[in-house]
Amino acid sequence: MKTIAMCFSLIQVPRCRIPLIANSWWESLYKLGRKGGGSSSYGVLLFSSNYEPEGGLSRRWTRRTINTRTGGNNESSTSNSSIRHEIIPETTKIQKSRKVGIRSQIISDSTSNKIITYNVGTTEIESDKHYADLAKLATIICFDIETTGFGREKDRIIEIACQDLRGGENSTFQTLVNPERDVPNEQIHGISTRMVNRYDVPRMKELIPILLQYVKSRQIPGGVVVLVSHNGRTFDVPFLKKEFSRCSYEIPQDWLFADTLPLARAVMKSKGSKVPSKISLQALREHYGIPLIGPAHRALSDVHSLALVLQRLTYDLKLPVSGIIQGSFK
DNA sequence: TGCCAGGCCCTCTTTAGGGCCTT
Repeated sequence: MKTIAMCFSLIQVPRCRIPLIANSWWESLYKLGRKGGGSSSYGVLLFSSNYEPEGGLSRRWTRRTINTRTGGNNESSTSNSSIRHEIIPETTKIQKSRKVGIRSQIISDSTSNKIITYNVGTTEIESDKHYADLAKLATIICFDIETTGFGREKDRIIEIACQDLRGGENSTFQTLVNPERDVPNEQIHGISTRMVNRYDVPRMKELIPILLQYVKSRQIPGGVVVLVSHNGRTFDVPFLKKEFSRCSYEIPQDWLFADTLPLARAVMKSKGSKVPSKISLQALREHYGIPLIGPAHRALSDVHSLALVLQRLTYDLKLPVSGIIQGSFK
């Protein structure tokens, strides 16, 4: 029934697209992991649900089937399944510092003797096991929004894109949004008033149920969803929350948010760069040599870049999924 | 008349200013 509902909704909203990215993203990671032949490769830590934070890791491969149907993970069909490969590094060791009220993580890399401290927010510290358990069932989704401006009160979302980093069929979601007002900043993203003020472009209140359905379809039952964005703490997330509130919806309790901006600061600091240095998404993309796919400042294009930037950042920081969750916020 | 986004981080340091990031 869920699948039917989802398809129906998407038919009603023709600007919504769920393109097929297949497993190209995962496959590239897999190749990198094999090419390196060493103890780690970027992205490996990020997706190692079997990662053991206290070290003592044995190198191993796991092979699992992932149901990638848009209709949800609860369904038994595996007709559109894909194979996922994971490799667990041996030489990375995570240590944690504990200060009341300060969430921080000291990450040491035994191969380079680098020590990086990653501080994010002030909240209650949970146990390592708690985060490790959450990581096992976590879904990481990169997302980006385009808006009519910076003001969450007066401006509106005009485009939203998401990408589930597990990849597979229906892993991405992108749509224009009808703001029911003029778009004054077309020069930034190329989205004009005429493009979005159309009857066949969904308004936010029509889109939210579809967005919720998309996220649910990617979510592992019982697991959390971590929505990652660049500068999300002060822009994307408050904007999204405001739009949900305006449409009388609430952000689901099992949604967490993570911001790549503090990760980028931590990486730059660890490399001796003066902080603040250039840590915009574009600067990070150029720093890591990531080619631009599609026009800049369009949501899906930026999400593709963000997904790759996130891989590099987590590799540089030796940050596993549990670390991302630890640095997340609600 | 002045403001018009807001949070984080750094510095010439600590209560303020400036720069960065997001569209």
